[in-house]
Amino acid sequence: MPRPTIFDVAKVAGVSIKTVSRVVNHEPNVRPSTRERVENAIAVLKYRPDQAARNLASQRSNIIGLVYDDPAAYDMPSGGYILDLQQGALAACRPAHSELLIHPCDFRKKKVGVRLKSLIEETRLAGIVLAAPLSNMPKIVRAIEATGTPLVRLSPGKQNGKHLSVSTNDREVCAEMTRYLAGLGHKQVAFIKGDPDHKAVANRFLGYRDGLKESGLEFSAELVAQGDNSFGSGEARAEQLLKLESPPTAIFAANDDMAAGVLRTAKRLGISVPGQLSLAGFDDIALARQVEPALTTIRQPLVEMAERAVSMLTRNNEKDPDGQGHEIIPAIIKIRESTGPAPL
Amino acid sequence: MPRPTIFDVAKVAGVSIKTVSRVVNHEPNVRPSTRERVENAIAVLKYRPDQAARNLASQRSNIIGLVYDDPAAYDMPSGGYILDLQQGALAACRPAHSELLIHPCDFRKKKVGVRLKSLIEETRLAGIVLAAPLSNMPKIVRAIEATGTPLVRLSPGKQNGKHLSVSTNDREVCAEMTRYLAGLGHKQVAFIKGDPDHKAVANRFLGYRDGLKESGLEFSAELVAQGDNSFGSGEARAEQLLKLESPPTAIFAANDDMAAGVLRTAKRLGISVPGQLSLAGFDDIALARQVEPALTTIRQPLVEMAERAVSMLTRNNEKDPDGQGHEIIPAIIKIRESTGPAPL
DNA sequence: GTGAAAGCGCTAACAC
DNA sequence: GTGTTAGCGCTTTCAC
Repeated sequence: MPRPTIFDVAKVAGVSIKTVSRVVNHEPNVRPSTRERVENAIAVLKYRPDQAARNLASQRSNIIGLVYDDPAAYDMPSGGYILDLQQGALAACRPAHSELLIHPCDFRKKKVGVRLKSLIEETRLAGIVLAAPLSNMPKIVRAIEATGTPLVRLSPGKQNGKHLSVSTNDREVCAEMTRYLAGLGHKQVAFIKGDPDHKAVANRFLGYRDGLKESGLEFSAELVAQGDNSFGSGEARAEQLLKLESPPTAIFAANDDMAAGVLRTAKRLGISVPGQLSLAGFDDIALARQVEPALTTIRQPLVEMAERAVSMLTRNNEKDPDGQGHEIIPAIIKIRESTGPAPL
Repeated sequence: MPRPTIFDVAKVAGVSIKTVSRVVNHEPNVRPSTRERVENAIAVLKYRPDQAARNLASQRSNIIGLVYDDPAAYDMPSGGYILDLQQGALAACRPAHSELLIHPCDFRKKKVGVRLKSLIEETRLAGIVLAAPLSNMPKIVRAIEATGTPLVRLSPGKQNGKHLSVSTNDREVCAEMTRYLAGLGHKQVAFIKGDPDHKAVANRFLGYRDGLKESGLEFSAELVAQGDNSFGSGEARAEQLLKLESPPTAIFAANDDMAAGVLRTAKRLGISVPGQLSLAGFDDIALARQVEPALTTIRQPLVEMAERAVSMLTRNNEKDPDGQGHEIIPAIIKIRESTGPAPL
C-alpha cells in the first residue's frame, strides 16, 4: 500500500488539495470546522507530507547546513567545540521542523569552494551556519555568498555589513580575566596566542593587552607565545615560557586545549598549579573540568550562539525579522582550581 | 538569471534530456562523443542537478541519517564517540556523493518512534545508521523497520538475521586485556561495568570473565561494580572498590570515561597509578591520551565501523552486494602508562 | 474561504 | 544509442 498523498487526504476530507495544503502549512483562511475535518483525515491516513515534493515545488528545503573546519583533516581534536555547535543548532532546528546537515570541510583544499557550492545548490539548503575560523575566510564566505543562500557567520572576528553573524565578547571578557589575574597579585602574566587563522581568537589577545593596561601592568613581548589551539602547542609553549629567566607566575592560554597542554608541562616540570603557577583557559570544554586541578576558564556560549544562528535563519521564514544582523552573546568567567594568589 | 536545468543543457548539447540524464548519472549507452558534448554543455552552463527534483522523481534521497543517543539529554559527554562516528560516516558519504544528516534522540521520550518515522519518511532518507545503545532497543529498531528504510545497526550487542550490522570483537579483546593484566602479576583484577542499556558493553564484562578463567584467576563478585559509562560513575565506583578490605591492584573499566573517573579518585586517595594500581579502559577517546598517566585502553575502531556502515548502505545502490549482513572490525589494545606490574 | 490548473526539475518506462 | 512521454507530490498563482 503506497503512502497517502495530499490527494488522498483531500478525498477523505472532502476538500481540495489546496485546502489540505493550507492546513498542513498552518496558513490562515481555513474555516475551523474545515480544518478539523482535514486534520482528522490526516490522522486517519497517517499522512506525512513528502519533503522532496515540497522542496521541489517551493524551491527550498527545510535543511540547514552547519559548515565547519574539519577537525579530522588536521590532528586537532576541537571536538567539544563542534559538539556544542551541533547541539545548539539542533536545538533550534527542532522547533522549526528543520533538519541539520553537517559539512566539515578542509579549507586548505583547492576545491572547497566548488564542493560547498554543489552542496548548497543541489540540496537547496535553507541556510548555512558557518563556524569560525571558516567564517572569516573570504574564499569560503564568497563561495556561499555566490549561491545567494542565507548565511550566518559565527565568531567572524569582525562583522561586516553584508552577512548576519553571532559572536561573543572575546575581547572584553579576556580583559576581565587578565584583570582578575592581576588582582591576584600576578605581575608576570603570560599569554599563549591561538591559531592565527582564527580571527576571533586574535581578539582574545587584544583583550589580554587591554587587561594588562587597565591593571597598570607592563606588556612584555617575551611573555607572549604563539600556539595553534592544539594541546601539543600548549605543552611546547609552556616549556618555552616556564624556562625564561624570569618566568611568568600566571599563564592565560587562548583556549582550553592549550591550557591543558600547559598544565601537563607544568606537572612534568614539577611546577605546582596553582601554588607556583596560575593557569587560565578559554572555552570551557569538558576537559576543563576533568583535568586536575580543574581549569579556571571562560565559558564561551557556543551552544547558545549556534542556536541563535539557526534561529536567525529559520525565523526568516516566518515574520519577525527582528535580527539586527549581528548578535553578541556574552561569555562568562568560570573560576575553578587552577588560579590562585601569586607566589610571594 | 535562473539556474540552468536539464533542458538547457540538452538544448546546448543538441540532445534530449534523457541523454543528459544518462551522462549525469553515469549510465552506460552513451556514445563517447555525445557524452563529451553533454559534459561540455554542463561545464559551460555550470549546470548542477537539483536534488529535490531527483528525490521526488526517484523516490529516494541521497541523504544518510546517523541516529544516536542524544548526549545532551543526559549529562554524558560521550563526545568523542559521536565525533568518531560522524567522521567515519562522512568519509563514506563523500565518495558516494551522499550527505549526512545527524539525528540525536532521547530514547526515553515517548515520541522518539514517531519523530524518527517522520524524519525518515518526510526526508525519504536513503538509509539509517543506528548507533549503540539505540541499536539494541526494540522500540527504536522497530520504528525504523516500519518505514522500510535500509538500516545498519552499530554494535547491536547481538546480531539478528533481519538487519545489517557492524560490530567490534568486544568480548575477545576484553578477555585479552584481562589476560594482559593477569600476566603483569595482578591477582585482584576488578571490573567496572557500563550502562546496562548498552548491550555491546555488556559483552565486555563477559570478556573480562573469560579472561579471568583463561588466566586461572577466581571470579569475585565483590570486585565487580556497576557504572553507567559516565566519568562520575567511574569516580564513585572506584571509591567503593578501593576501600574494600582487600582492594584490587588493577581496575578494568568498561569505557575510558569511567577509567578517567577512576584515575581521578585514585589521585584523590593518594594511590599511585600504575605503582599501586593498574588501570585500563576501553574506547581510546582523546581524553585517554590527555590524562596523566595516559590510559592503557582498547581502541574501538569507531571511525572504521561507521564508515563500513555507510558503505553498506550506499554500495547497495550500486551492484556489489558483497555484504554478508554482518561485519566485525577488530579492536586493538593500546598499552600506555596506566598499567604496570602488580605491587609486591 | 476555497478550488482548478500549471508547473517545480528530474527519473523511468518504453518506443524508436 | 537516443528520444518521448508520463508522472513524482507538492506549492503557487489566480479565479471564484
